[in-house]
Amino acid sequence: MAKKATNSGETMKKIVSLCKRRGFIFQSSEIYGGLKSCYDYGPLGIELKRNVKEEWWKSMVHTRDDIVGLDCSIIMHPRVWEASGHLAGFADPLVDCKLCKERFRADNAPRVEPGSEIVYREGGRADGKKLKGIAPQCGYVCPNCGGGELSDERLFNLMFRTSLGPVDPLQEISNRVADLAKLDNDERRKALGEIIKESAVYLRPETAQGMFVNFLNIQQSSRLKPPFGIAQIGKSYRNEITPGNLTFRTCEFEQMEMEFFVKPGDDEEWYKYWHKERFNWYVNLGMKKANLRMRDHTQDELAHYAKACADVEYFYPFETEDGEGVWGELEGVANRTDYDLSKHSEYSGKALVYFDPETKEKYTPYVIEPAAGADRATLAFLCDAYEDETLPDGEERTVLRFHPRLAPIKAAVFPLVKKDGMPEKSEAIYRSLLDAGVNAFHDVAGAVGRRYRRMDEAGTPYCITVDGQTAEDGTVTVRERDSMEQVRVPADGIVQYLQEKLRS
RNA sequence: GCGGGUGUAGCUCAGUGGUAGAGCGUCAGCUUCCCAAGCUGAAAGUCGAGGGUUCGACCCCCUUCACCCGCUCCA
Repeated sequence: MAKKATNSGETMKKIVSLCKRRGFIFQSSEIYGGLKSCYDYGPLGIELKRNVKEEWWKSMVHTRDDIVGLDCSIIMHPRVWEASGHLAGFADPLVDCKLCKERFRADNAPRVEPGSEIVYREGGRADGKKLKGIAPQCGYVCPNCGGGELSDERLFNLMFRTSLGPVDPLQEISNRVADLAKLDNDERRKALGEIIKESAVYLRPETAQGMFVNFLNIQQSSRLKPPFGIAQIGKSYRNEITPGNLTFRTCEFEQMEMEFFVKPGDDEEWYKYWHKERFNWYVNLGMKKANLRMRDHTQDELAHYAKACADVEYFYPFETEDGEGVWGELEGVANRTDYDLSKHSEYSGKALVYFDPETKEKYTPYVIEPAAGADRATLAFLCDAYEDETLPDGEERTVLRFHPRLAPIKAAVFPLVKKDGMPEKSEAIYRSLLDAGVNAFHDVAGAVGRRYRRMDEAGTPYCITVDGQTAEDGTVTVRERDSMEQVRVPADGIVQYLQEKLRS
């Protein structure tokens, strides 16, 4: 990797501090001490995120004739999650090793005969002394150190559960608490499960299932035939075991997913297509190629439904032990085969198939899915844009070099000084930009240098300044963020000038 | 959830068992014809939260919350 003058953690701390200072990202409910894994986007953050989503939608839906949009409900029929496998797969019993503190999945642990002799490593170290012990009753040992001193199995429901309907299931539990008390543990758990299940619904852990269950609705109403896609942007929810790194892993997050339905046999070609397409999307929005890579999943990494999967990864400046930063996922491109449509056909009894009238063939389409994280992309664009720059004169400035289309504020307008009618003129230019739909900012306070630097920290690509010459020949200066150079442009052509810049 | 670290002004950080500090930033005024300039003034803090010890706690003890690192999971 490229050598870094400062270590990654320091950079990340500066970014977090700038996010707070300038209004990109705040911790949720901060005045109450914050809430784990929850963040709010401030005035600049929401503009950036909206632009990211807008660019995605443009590239996926508005510039193509083979993909249409969808916005489906976050709460869906619970059978959806039975069919998708989330209801079972999201409830893995986890166990902690009391010796080496390893946490592991009970169903993946090495099996042993209860009561038999086992050998384990002292303290969980590979070079630890070999010790002998007795296998525990649960029938498995710690996969790390081989020890048998384990915590109870604990169930982690990784989907957020709530109840649909006005009556709280706690009422029913409360009514039956005397009966429940008479049951043994397993029976009680089962009985409680039944009560909860009556009204249980889940916040979706991915938007994808909405596209699958609406496959027929959309295919028929839009008169599309494979290959075609359905795109959706929306919130999803997962009880992540370890959230962290600002908005990188949160329990509430926004996805930008597209399910592309193709004829079986064409799937590998389309997989390659989207592979390339999605990588280039980030590059075209100015992300540095050196900080991006495609990583194919190894065979054992693949989800049960996927035939192939590759991640678009970004080199985030998160704090790490070596201070270098770390590759983290931005987006996954997966070949989900016909798994999802088949499952929903099976569970719903509705045939989710496509009949090709020309060839008289009926088939269940394969699905290629580029699934991106809107918050992750936003964070990556933010990290990628961040720079502490030392200028030729030795001064330092902090600048966010956003692609102009992603920049929260497109242009700032200043009077050079607060007199001679300059503020009135700059105000007029500012209004004309707003009228033209260009998100602009007007600032008259303090010295102009300070205003330029403030806009550098906000990532504003252009600053327009009204000066003494404006009154003489009607021109203003346009100062470019990255080069800090200025050109003179006629004030009445400024809207068009910027619009052209923003289109490129 | 477990182990390690952290928490004082918007940001970065000092601080002492005896009534809370600095720099930067912010705001107002003056000045200023191009890159965080200068002068004057101002606002701003539940010292993460709750309890305990103490005559007295930001400081000592306990609990808790949040963040960062490691283990595990994922977009």
